[in-house]
Amino acid sequence: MNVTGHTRRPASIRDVATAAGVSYQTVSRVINGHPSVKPSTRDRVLAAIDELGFRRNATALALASGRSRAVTVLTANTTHYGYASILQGVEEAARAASYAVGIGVLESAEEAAVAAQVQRAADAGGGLIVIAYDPAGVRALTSVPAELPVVGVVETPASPPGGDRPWVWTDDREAAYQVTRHLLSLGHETVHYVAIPSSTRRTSARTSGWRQALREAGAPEPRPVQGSWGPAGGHTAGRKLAKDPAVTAVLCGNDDLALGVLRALHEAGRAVPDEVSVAGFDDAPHSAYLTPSLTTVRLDFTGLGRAAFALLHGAVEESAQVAPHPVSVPELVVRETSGRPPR
Amino acid sequence: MNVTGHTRRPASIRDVATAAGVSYQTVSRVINGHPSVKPSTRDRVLAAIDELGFRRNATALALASGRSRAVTVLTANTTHYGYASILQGVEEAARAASYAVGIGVLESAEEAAVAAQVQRAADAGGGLIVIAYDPAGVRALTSVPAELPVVGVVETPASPPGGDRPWVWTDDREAAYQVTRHLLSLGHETVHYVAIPSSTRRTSARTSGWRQALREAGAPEPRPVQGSWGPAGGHTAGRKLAKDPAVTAVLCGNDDLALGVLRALHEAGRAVPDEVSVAGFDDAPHSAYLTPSLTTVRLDFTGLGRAAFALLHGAVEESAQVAPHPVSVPELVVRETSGRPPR
DNA sequence: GCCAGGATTGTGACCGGTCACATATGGGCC
DNA sequence: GGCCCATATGTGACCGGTCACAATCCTGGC
Repeated sequence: MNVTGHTRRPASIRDVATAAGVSYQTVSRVINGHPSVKPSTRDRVLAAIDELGFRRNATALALASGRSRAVTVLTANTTHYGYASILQGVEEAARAASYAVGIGVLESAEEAAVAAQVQRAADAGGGLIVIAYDPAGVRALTSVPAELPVVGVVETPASPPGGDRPWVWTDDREAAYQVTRHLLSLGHETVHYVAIPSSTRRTSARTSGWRQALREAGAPEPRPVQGSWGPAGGHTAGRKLAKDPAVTAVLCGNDDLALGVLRALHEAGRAVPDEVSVAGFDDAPHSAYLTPSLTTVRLDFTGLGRAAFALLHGAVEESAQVAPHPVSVPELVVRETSGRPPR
Repeated sequence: MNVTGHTRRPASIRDVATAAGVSYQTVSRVINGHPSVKPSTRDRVLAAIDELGFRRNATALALASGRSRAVTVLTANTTHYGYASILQGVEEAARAASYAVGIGVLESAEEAAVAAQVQRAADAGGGLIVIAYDPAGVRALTSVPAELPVVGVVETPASPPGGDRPWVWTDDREAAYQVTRHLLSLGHETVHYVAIPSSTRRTSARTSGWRQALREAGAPEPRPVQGSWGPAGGHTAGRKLAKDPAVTAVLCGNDDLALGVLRALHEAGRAVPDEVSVAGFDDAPHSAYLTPSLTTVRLDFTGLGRAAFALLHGAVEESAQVAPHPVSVPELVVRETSGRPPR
């Protein structure tokens, strides 16, 4: 077919209808699996569909029906491992449900810029998934108009931003608690913490898990060092910590931060793990191959993305399997950067 | 307005029209900046638009006009630094042009799966940007139907896949050439190469740049070691190379691979850079903070993404600034993993 | 004062689907 | 045989815009 090579505009249901000798409505019934269509008619229509290479026009479908089978993921960044993994998880689940996935980057946390991005996402139609681990994301989540279906990916379910919106989360608090306990159990007097930028003004889930572990152990609670997201921030923070001989264990808000800290310790001549132990957060793919390899906690980001989509999907379609998402248990991964403190 | 709190369906141009006392067509003219509208009328319409909070429905626009102001990026993975950066670049440029960005992950390189993803992307409407650095991407690029506007992001412009489709590229060949020369200039007899999975059956641009440098220097040309994308592949490859005492310099197809190689060398007790020099490719953000820090070449992936979008944009809209994209010059970044060979 | 012609504005059809309702068709049952 | 109802199919309007064309207004030139 189309032997002429002419770019023919794609077949519509009316084309299929004429080809099959039925009305366009019948074709619509067939493609929607409506029960009351005579088998012989259905076959004729299906044959025509196949013959003409008909595909249902997603745009027209969205316009006419109002639902758009699309999700937009709003994120502050696409290159961070955790964010990118969440995105990948969303895409995976969306693909399985034949939803389209859009993406919007929140380049700045500034009010107007965020609002503009939310608007754009809303224009695209469909639901929204907002990664709200950082100020930009949180602001985006809170500024989503009420009538838009949205799911937040947040770090803590305790009073999550965005009010009573549905959300998914990894148990960051528990994860931080576990790593901190691990370090303490090795004999460290206390554990210092290099934080990622907090998503809210209040303390983050990671910070609070860390603090809880210290408190339970009766360990002193040093003030968290503020880091950024990348290794550069970790490096700066690490330089400060390296100067203090009392520091023997450092927990970092993510693996990139930990990398920077490791580098700073190395530059200061402090051996890891013999003098100082370091632990990260997230278990990025490269962490296992560092020298020394990084002790960290693994979080199931892809699963988180899938869960976020499932929740949104359930909220948008009636065939809702709205089972609250099973929070995956963070897994402590002990490697070479953690050890007993020097005596 | 909307004081009742009722979720009112968004205003359409006909709502605006009645509010302003004009016809819907006049409203359409105003929002499209058509010249022949009396200023006083225009003001009235703009006021009504503002009052009702009117936003042009993107779906209806796409259906009626045929053009959809959307791009879909097809990629094998969202978590690799290079890919994620390209995506980020595309999004940035698309946002500036108020285009929506969609994403499709090519989970498998298998024919049917790839075809399905291309179909889905086509259904979304708008253009396509295919990251064709790997087999899945290349297959996707070649299977895009001719009538769909598409831009390939490829590693080499010499007989790129996808026929005469427009493409953008980083000069991988030149980059590989530079790093290899750098290593040779330090005195290494030759440079071994751990390759990323090649995108085509023929040798990749990186491989050929490496080979050219060796040839020009009259150095022996060892057979490239096949790696994967991640550090695990580099680790396997590195273990093999570590056993051969003749190996004093290793170039890796990307920074993750290099990380794996570094780890393997460490485990085998071979010092870097004193016994073996290692260089990577891409300059991922963490590479500068490794210990020892990684010598690599920086490629402008974000710029590449922006260029890809610009090209597509130019192809789709008449207001075309189709200037062929200025290939950014790869930048050699010499750090600690490269040094003179042992004597 | 009349008319040509550009500036403004309006009307109807259409993009490709869905939805609500009307209209055949075919059995089963009294 | 007639009636009722479930099954099968068709018709018209609509989603919210655009496009092509028609209609009206206004102004200057003769």
